[in-house]
Amino acid sequence: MNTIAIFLESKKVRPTAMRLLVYKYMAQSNVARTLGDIENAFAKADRTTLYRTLKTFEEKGIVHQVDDGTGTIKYALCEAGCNCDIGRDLHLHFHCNNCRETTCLTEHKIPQINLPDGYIAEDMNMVIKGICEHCSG
Amino acid sequence: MNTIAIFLESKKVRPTAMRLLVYKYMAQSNVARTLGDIENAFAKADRTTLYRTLKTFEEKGIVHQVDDGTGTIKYALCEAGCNCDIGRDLHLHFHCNNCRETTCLTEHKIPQINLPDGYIAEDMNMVIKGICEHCSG
DNA sequence: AGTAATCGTGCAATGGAAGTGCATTTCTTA
DNA sequence: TAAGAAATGCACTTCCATTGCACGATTACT
Repeated sequence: MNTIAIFLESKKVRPTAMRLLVYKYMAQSNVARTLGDIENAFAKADRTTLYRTLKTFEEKGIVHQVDDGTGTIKYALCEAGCNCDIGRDLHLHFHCNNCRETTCLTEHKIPQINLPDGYIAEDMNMVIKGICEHCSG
Repeated sequence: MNTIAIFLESKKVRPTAMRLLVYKYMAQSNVARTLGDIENAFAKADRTTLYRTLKTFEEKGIVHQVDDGTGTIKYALCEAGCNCDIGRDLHLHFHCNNCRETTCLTEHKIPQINLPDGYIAEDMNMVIKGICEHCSG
């Protein structure tokens, strides 16, 4: 039993072959991935399985959704100290207008905002678009 | 010729009947609207026409898109001092988890962020989700 | 005024992605 | 090993954005 399997079990997710592969793929990507990306990476697997795998991972705090404004949902692994499982990890996301990849800037938290009276914040999302470090070089 | 028509012309948009109606509808809404909303408001008009009307308005800096994370694009009128036409009006958007409406908080600008080396910001989007002033009352 | 060219509108159809229902296979556990 | 639960695969459906094409309206030009 490898490290990933142990990790998945610690998150109460049964480490099936498919799930191990998906997790490994996500870990190798340093950018957020769409369902389509993953589908292409595993041509043999069914889209629904991958879809539900991601849903499961999301519920168990293994990945979080990234909405970068492109219209398609992306997923990225949660980091060690990430609070996604309680729906409150407010780090930034960066979307590159050149390579179209989206990266988590985990060390950059969303700044505090003072809302007008009567508004109660429960969650927030912030995406910066521009040129990433690879494309600006 | 009414005020709206004059305004549209100043933006180099021909003030057709349809466009006047759409503009009026948007002006009466104090929240961002989806294409579907507008379609329902004008049952007689074709979806495509409304779609292209909004695209035109957007190009000419009359409305801006709002991506509030619900998955469907919304539109809101640009304000007088809004810099949407140059793609750089960085105000906040607030999405109410109760009434599901999205509001522009035009007076609240997105705070400055210091990105890591190599990253160049060109645009950004920030959405706060929670309870709006009407629903929290 | 008349004609060409441009713009706006409506209809039909496409396409991408999310999501669901159900049957089948695989795994766990008693 | 048998029963039940979980995971997987297949076939659909739905929703929304978007496009191609044809027709009608408006403008520009002579």
